[in-house]
Amino acid sequence: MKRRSQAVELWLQPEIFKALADETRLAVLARIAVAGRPMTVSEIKDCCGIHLSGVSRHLIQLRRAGLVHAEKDGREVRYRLQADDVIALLRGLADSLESCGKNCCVEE
Amino acid sequence: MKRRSQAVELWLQPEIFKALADETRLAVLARIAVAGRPMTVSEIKDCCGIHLSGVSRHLIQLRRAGLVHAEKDGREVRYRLQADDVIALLRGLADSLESCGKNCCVEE
DNA sequence: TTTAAATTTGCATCCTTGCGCAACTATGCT
DNA sequence: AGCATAGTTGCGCAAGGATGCAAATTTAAA
Repeated sequence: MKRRSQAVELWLQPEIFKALADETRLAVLARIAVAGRPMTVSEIKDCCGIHLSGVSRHLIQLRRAGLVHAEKDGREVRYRLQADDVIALLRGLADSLESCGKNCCVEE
Repeated sequence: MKRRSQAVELWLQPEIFKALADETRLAVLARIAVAGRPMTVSEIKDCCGIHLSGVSRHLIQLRRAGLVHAEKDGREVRYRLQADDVIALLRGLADSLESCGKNCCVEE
């Protein structure tokens, strides 16, 4: 044994959590997820009560965090979820937390 | 089908992500996880280069988010991971993201 | 009781972040 | 070319958050 911290170091970067730590950004993500298709900034704007420029900024932030992907189409930009990396991160984090609970934190 | 957004509404609360969106707090969590046992504030302090009072504040924040549990023991307070809820949240989030990717976002 | 140690809290400061507004860029339409 | 539409960016402001220091609180020890 003695294998406790194998994955703990991986989640020391707060970037993705910072991207998720805002109500408006979560609403934006949920909007895209519920729509089930790539959406333009103007379409997404309706899900949250803020100015279009703010929505644009939030989407850029989500893109930098790897949570969405932007695709330019004429003068529109369509954003779609890019969830694979995030899913892997979340599952890995859950697994390492679980193994910590089972392998370390219980045995005194 | 048409079942797309079954769990999307669940993660509209940014509280837990806010708690995780700070490098120092992640270091604190990792410190407790790696130690594999409840730790006092003074012990945890060594993992991050900030003042003890700041560590205390971060731990209180993590406790309010449900990420750790505090147990008073004499004049010390021992903090331990309270990971079950977080694991469930992370897995649920991963699942709902995955189903969104499979059921909606692909089919254009 | 007096003293010391562990933790929390009040206060001031500094830095970050979300926001609206206006200007700018890029693209399509007539 | 001229104009309209979609989106991004610069700027300033206000709110929030992280930090250190010092005081307060709680509890153990002498």
